[in-house]
Amino acid sequence: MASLSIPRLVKTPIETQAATALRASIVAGDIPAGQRITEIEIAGQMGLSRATVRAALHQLAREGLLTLVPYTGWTVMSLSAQDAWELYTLRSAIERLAAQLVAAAINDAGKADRLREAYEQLVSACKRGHAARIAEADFGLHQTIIALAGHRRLTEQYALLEQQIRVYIRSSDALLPNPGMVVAQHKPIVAAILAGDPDKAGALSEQHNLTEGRRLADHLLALERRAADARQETVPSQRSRGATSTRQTRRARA
Amino acid sequence: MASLSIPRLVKTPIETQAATALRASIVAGDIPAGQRITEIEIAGQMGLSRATVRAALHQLAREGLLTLVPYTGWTVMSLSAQDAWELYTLRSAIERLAAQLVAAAINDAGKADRLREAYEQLVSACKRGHAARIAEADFGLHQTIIALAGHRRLTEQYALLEQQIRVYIRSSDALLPNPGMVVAQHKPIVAAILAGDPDKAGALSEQHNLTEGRRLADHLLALERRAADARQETVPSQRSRGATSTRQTRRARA
DNA sequence: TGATTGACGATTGGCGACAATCGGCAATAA
DNA sequence: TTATTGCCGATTGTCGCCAATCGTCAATCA
Repeated sequence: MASLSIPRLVKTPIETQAATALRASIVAGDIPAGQRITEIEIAGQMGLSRATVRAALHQLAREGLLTLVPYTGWTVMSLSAQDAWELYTLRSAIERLAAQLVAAAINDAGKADRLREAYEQLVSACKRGHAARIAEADFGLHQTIIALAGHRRLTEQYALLEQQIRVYIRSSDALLPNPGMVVAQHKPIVAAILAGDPDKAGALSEQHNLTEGRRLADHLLALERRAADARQETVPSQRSRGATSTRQTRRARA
Repeated sequence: MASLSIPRLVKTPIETQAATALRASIVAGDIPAGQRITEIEIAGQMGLSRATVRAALHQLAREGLLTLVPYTGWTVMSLSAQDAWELYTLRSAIERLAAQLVAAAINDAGKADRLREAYEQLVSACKRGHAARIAEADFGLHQTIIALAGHRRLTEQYALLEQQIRVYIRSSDALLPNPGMVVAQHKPIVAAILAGDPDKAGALSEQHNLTEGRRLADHLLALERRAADARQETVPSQRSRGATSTRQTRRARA
C-alpha cells in the first residue's frame, strides 16, 4: 500500500500562525501604518493568551513591521523619506546580486523556463491593464529571480524588504503603473539573465530598481510635504486617553 | 542646577539582556557551532524563567544563530559550504552598497576623518603583527564604512551577517592574516572612498569581499573534506540519550 | 527475527497571574 | 498661575504550571 493520497499535514505552532495572520493584516493595510496596537487587544481579538500574541508581536518587530514602545504599546511601522531611501537602495543591491547569480547559472535545469514563464505572466497582465494584477505580476517576476538564485539568506532578506515595501506602497497614494513602461523596463533585464550575462544583468537590474525606487520615494516625499502643509492650517486638537480608543504612535521616554 | 553629572541609566529588559549574553556566548564560541541546547538548561544556568529564556532564544533564531527543533531542542548554527557562499556573496553586496554611499557623501562633516582613523588603526595593528588585533581592526574598518553610510537597515543587516561570519571563522581553523596583504587590500578601497568615487569604491569593495570570501569558503570546504575522510575511518558509535548530556544537532522529522 | 504498537521521559508550546513600568491627571505648594 | 508630587489605570515584563509533541525503548505480534 504505497500511498493513500492522504495529504501531509503541516503543523504550525499557534505562535507562528498568529505572527503570520498579523503580518498579513499589516501588509494588507487592515492595520494601518503608524497604528498603535496592544497585546491585550490583539489577544482578545484572536482568542489567544497574551503571552502567545506577545511572541508573535516580537517576531514581527524583528522583521521591522512593528516597533515596541516598552510598557506603552506597539506601533505599526511608519514610513519616512529616509525609510524609502533605505528600502530602495537595499532592495537594489539585493536584486542586483540575485540577477547576477541567476544569469551565471541560467543553464541549470528549468531556470530559464521559470523565468520566461514569470515574464510572460507580467506581459499578459500588462495587456489586460488591470493595475493590481500588474503589480502582483511585477512582484512575481522579481520574486522568481530571487528564488532562482538558490540563496536562502538572500531570499529571506528579500522577503523582509518586500513586505516593508508593500506596507509602504499601500500607505501612500501609490502611483499607477504604466503597462507599456513596465514591460519595457523588465525586458532587457530578463534578456540579459537569459543570455547568461551576469554583469549586464546586475547593472540593468540595479538601474531599474534605483530609478523606480527614487520615483516612488520622491512621490512619497511630495505627499508628506502636502500633508505637512495641510497640518499647519488645522487647529491643534486636544489629546486624551479614551478607555477603548486606539492610539497613534508616541515617543518613548528612553 | 543644569546637570549633576549623573549618568543616564539605560534600562534593558531581562529578555533582551539574556539574548545579548547568549549571542555573545555563541559568537565567542563558548557555545560551539552545532551544539544542542535546551531552554531548561539555559534557564537553569541563567537563573531565569524558562519563558524568558525562550523569548531570547527565539530572538537569536530570527538572527540565524540558532535553529529550533520543535519539542526537541535548539541547535547553534552549523556551517556548510553553501552557508559560506551565502554569507560572503551577501556581505559583498552589502559592503559594495555601503562603499558607494560613503564615497558619494564623503564630504559630509567628519566622515573622512573617521574613515582615515579606522584605516590608521588597521595599519597600526598590522605593524604590531598581533593576529587577533588585526582581525578586530579589519572588522572595525568595515564596520566604520557601514556606519558612515547612515543607513539603519544596512547597518542592522550587516550586523547579522557579521555575527554569523564570526561564528563561522571561529568554528574553523581560521586562516592567519598576512599583515602586508591586509593593508594592501584595503588601501585602494579607502582611497577610492576618500576620493569620492562611488563606482570605483563599490567595485573595489566587492572584489575584495568576493576574493576573501571565496578563499575562506574554500578553506572550510577543504576542512570539511578532511573531516569527512576522518569520519569514514571511525567505527560508528552507539547513540543514546543521557539524562544530562547535551546533544549534537539532530534532524527534525518535519 | 523483524515490524508494529504503546508507554514514558524529555523537550517545547501555551496559559493565566503577579510584578514592573509608564504617562496622564488631580492635588498641592509656591 | 505654574511647577511639583503622588496616585492610578493601562500597558508590557516575567513567572511557574499545565498541555502538547517528539524520540526512544520495551513489549508484543506475525
